[in-house]
Amino acid sequence: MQFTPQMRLTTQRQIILEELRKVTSHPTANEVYDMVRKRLPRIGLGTVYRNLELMAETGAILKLEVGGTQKRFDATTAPHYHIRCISCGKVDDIDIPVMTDIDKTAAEISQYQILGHHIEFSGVCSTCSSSKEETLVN
Amino acid sequence: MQFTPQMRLTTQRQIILEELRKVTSHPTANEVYDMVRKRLPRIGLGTVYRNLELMAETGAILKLEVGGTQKRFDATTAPHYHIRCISCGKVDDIDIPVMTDIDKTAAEISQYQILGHHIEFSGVCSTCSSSKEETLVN
DNA sequence: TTATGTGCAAAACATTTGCAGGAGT
DNA sequence: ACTCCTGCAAATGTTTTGCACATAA
Repeated sequence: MQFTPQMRLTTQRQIILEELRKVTSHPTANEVYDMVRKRLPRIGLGTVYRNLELMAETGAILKLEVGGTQKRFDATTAPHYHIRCISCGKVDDIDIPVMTDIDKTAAEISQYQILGHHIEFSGVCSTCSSSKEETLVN
Repeated sequence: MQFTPQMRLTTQRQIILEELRKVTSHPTANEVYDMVRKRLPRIGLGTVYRNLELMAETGAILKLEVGGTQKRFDATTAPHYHIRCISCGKVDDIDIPVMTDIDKTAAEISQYQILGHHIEFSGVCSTCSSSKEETLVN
């Protein structure tokens, strides 16, 4: 990420970004906190929130406002869509081509100045659907 | 909405649904609470949450898990997409044809059992963009 | 050196829940 | 009557914030 003149390259910031880049699981702030804490045991949860927010603002990472109670974070900033398991809450990427054209369509029919769009599929992941079968059998 | 045998037709339930049907603004639970309270001043916020949740489960209304900190509710249950103003948080319907086919595509390429999808556009509403112009002028 | 960042703890918000009394069927 | 539901208040979970100290530049 590029650090603006007044934005300092701190250890906390580097490690948060490094840890987020290691995973593809779209962790919540708390999950990032747990990951980072293994390397920086004294880091505060507030610092994690502040930095994730800051990086999302500068565009270094993505803040995912998907369903569920917690926001999630993604180091992959190229546009892509997501799928969320309604049973366990897990969020995965889904490899469907991004529709660049629908933003133009939206701009034509709406009063809004369009900035973009996001698609969230919902479903049941394979882990959850197999554990459901077990429950039915038992 | 249809009430199941064990689900009672209470005054609170009726009025919450009536009030939600009066608006197209996708109110938050708190906004519904304020609307309903004008007719039922002693209703509790917990009752509003419980009933909105229940109606969303039975499919009588939609619970919108859009961006922002609060969930929103919609009495229009036919599939449709939304647009959210990143400045004021307002959520409007956007009249773009629902893509029924992409659920099939998603089912083919993913391990998930697909239940559906939702598209959320983000942008700046006309009110917010005109107030921004004023700020620039002043 | 000095503005920016951090750790800690408290506060703020949104939502859920336990329980005693109330109401629909 | 017998459940289910409600109001109230307390609890919970997530995110934000104030402040004194630390640290990058």
